Amino acid sequence: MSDDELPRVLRLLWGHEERRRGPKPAMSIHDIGTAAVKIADADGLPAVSMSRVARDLGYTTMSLYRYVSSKDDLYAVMLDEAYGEFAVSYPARAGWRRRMTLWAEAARDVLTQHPWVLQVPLSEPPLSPNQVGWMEAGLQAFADTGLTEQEKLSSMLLVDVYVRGITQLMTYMTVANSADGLTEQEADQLYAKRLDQLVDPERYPAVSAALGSGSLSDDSDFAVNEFDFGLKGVLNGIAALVDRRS
Amino acid sequence: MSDDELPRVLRLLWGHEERRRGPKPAMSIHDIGTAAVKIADADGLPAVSMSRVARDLGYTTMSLYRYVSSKDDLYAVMLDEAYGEFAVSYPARAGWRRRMTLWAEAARDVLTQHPWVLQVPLSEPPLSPNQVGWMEAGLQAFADTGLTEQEKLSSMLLVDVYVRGITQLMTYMTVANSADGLTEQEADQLYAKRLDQLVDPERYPAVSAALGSGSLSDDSDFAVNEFDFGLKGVLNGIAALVDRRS
DNA sequence: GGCATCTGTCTATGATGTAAACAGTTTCTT
DNA sequence: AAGAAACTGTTTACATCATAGACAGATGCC
Repeated sequence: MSDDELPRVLRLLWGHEERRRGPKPAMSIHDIGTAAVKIADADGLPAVSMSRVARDLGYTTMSLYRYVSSKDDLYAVMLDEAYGEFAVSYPARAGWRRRMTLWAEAARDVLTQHPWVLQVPLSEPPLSPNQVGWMEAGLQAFADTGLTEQEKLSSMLLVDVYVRGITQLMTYMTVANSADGLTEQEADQLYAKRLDQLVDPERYPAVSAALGSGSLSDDSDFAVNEFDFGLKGVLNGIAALVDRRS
Repeated sequence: MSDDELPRVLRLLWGHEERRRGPKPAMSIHDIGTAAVKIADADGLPAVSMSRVARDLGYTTMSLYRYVSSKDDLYAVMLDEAYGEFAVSYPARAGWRRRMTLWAEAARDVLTQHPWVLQVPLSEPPLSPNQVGWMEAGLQAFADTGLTEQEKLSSMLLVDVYVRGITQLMTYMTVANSADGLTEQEADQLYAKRLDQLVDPERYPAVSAALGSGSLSDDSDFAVNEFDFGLKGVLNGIAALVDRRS
């Protein structure tokens, strides 16, 4: 298990860095991740630039490149930081369904608190410690199901996909457009109004009906039940597989 | 239904542009969309820049801004172009389940053919003609279900979320990393190898087990059945709701 | 003590998205 | 018919970005 070929970031993230010669590093990837996450939380992902992160830390732009070899690396660090350690412990007698629900809700909470996570352009599979930790927890949820490893993996990814998608949808409907100085309500209403301007009821009867019902301009209680509703469906799909295997 | 307050792009996309004074436009948003999509298909989304699109069309960078007021607008045009008109017609006697399956498969096909769609940073809700057309088709699938408009919308979005997520997962596992001159197989193996380097079997038993089973380095037949598997689960979730309403 | 190796910094480069001013073209008004 | 008004694509300009390369100083090993 030599670290030789591993990218620098990974060695730093996993704490595999050995004694080195030169001056002691003044910051850590952890510092960098914290600073970057803070910026993204406050001003959105586009506000995260190498120079901004460095400035907030009190160093020059290029200093970051001693820890991170590219902006993609920075993104990876940010994700690791945003997810943090998977801190939920499954109740002793909980079945896979309950465990997976807890996992999904924890993931949802992360995404709700850091909506920019869904905008991070992914270019590599997750290899950071916390990401692997979440993966471990997700797979453990299926420990006693009799599923094959491949099936456990697929099932976990399915739930992950669902959580990401539904959260994206929800934050997208509430947070996204409020950057232009619009409240979410105003943004919703503007959307509905424009749809109304554009959509011919004869050609788009179903959209018109939805529009007329106010479903589009009123998102009350949408977010609340939507998550559980869909998750139940997804878990049912997995349950079919589990039953077949046992 | 005046177009007064509508952004230019929308008027152009919907063909609501009236007679104007100056010289006749030399290109159309359609041309721009086609060019941009071609670039994204060939070289990926990051390759799509204002200058590149303009150059490919034979004009200067700034000329695009006569049609599109920002890069976000360009993205909207690209999405409209990529989705195209929803061309599937539901069989006469098909139930909502069959209709929604057709819709989902059509959406999957679009995403498979234009993987970059999932990387487009969304900043506004969909208002382009083709997007609305897909929305209409999706809502129509639930026409005779007795669901409320809100529920139809939620159900459609749920399926959409699923399709986007699962497709992202699949293309992400096969296409993404092949940019660095790695085949997908090589990328998978590199990933598995690095995980193996980093993951302590005692601390990450489930990940280790998955790794040991080869599930991570061998993605054969993953894509094939995965889509239907998950979609069935999602539709079952919706079916529960439909049954309750009828 | 000297050398290799690391640190953060400085300077430089090419690419990007977009604002502003411009000259030419078409249509509308008179 | 003539001029004004509105639009076209172009040119020039700028701030910001990610990142490459060279540098002087710091630290640990021989």
